[in-house]
Amino acid sequence: MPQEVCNVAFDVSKPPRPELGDFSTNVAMVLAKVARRAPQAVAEAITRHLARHPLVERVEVVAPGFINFHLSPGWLQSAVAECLERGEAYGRSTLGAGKRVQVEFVSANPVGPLHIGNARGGPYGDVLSNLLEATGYEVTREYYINNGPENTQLQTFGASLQARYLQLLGEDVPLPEGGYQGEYVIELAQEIVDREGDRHRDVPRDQEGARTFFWLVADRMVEMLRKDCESLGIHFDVWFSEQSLADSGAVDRAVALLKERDAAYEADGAVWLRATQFGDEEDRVLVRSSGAPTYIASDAAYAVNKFLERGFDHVIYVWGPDHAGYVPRLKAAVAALGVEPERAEVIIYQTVRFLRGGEPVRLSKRQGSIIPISEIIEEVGLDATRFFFLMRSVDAHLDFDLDLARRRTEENPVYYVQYAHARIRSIEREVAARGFEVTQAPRLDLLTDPVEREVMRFLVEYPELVSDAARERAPHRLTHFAVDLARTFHQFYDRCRVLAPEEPELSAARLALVQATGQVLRNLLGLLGVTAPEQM
RNA sequence: GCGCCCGUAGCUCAGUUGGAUAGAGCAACGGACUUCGGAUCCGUGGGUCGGGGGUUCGAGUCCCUCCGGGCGCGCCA
Repeated sequence: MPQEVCNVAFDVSKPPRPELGDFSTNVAMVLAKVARRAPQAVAEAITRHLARHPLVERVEVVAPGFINFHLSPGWLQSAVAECLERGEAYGRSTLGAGKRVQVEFVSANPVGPLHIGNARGGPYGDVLSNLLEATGYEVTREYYINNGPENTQLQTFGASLQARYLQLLGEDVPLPEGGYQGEYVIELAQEIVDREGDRHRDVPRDQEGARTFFWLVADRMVEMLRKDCESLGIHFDVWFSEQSLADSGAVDRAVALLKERDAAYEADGAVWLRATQFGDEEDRVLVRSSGAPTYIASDAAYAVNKFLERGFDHVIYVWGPDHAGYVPRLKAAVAALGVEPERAEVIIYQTVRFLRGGEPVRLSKRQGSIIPISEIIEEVGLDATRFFFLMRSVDAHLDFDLDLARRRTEENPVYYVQYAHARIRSIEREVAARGFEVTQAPRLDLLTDPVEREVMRFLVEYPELVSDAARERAPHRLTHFAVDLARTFHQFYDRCRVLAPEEPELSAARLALVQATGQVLRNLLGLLGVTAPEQM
């Protein structure tokens, strides 16, 4: 929580150890420089002038100059009450003030199923969207279908499909150089044979022909990707076709607009974007001398669509690491259109490394050694798959150990968290079974055990976690918080008997704490798109 | 060669934007229920935060430099 006083930045944070209080500030140490006095003396002076607040039990100055606040138990107790009162809404906020944000993610080329190499952006983009919605933004989840006329991967894929098709018709045709070897290409070719027989036998085996073949299965490819995304628990609001930008003339209009703004010029028979004027290293070709637009021209047209036509306040692109070098170009294109470049935010996630038998598996779609995400989901379950993808910061590489993932019995953090929730449900069932009396207004002041206090701390912090994770674009903070909360709850369960007939008031108070914890776990798992099981 | 990301316990990773004694999970070893779920809990060992220099009250965090790994650098996407 950074603050500012006398032009000096200081912050308020949680001390590393409970005995140091509930909140701490370094303001005295920061001000010491300006005041030219010892930090400790400044801290003492500030402390003397602090107004008393009913929730602050006591204030301490600790070397080298921290001011630590110990809050009264009432503060923590109110969080339990608030959590129970707000239920599913606990943790949600209106910070986003209804601003419209578009999150474009996955957007894998429509040339095959979603696989472990390009799937990481899925859970990430989805949970980021959840976080933005939870903090009051209006979010559109969008998939950009890279089916544009110049996509060379489509050419290769189409040519591979054509070759498989002809092979099925009995012709001795080799796969093209670097062609797609995956089984699914043969299956797709078979579908064409089944549906339309040999009527495409004489399609010329050139670029045009490859494209023709791609379009025979284009809808099928999108359907395949949509199904894979749905099986990952991801639903897109919009599936946007790159080809539609070319068909509608939007690409030409975008190039014209850039020229009009003097952000593009002609040279060597091509049209260039003045990218260097907007922070890129060199100018970029928008339209080749052949007259064919490049990918950046489509992206400019798409940006016009996003910012100028649909009017999103903010747009987030979630890209794989191979696109890192493309960021300045996109930002330049956006700026060249007259849109504030900070409204276009690009998040690059790092690679996923596959381990089998402790050895990295090389992933190459072309060699057909892809591992479809559907296979992983089938083997380790949707919950574990999503949780696993979300445990690491997007900046960090992610290791996916196949052998570990295949073993259903293997300990997985997601089970640890889910078990905490199942345990809570079990306690609640026990309450019903025993006819335990539930008090309307539990005496929360009876929750004085340090571990009870710890659990309450988590409940208090949860709303701030959500807003922090949203602001930092850091879904992994949710998984870490979930594990930490689960651990603290298990400790509480171990040390504090919830249902103690001889102490009905304490039992009622602990039950309230249990219920509030269950609520936070459900809200947390809900944001992650992971189920909160009633029992396991 | 240039750009981006990474380097923290045996392994995989956090580290709240510069704070207090650097934390988890797995792995290893040793313990704990007559009652709410043992998929749990408690304890032990394990670190020159890749190396060096700098900035300051204070650096895993910021700057410089070197080393090591990943990715990218086309009128491809």
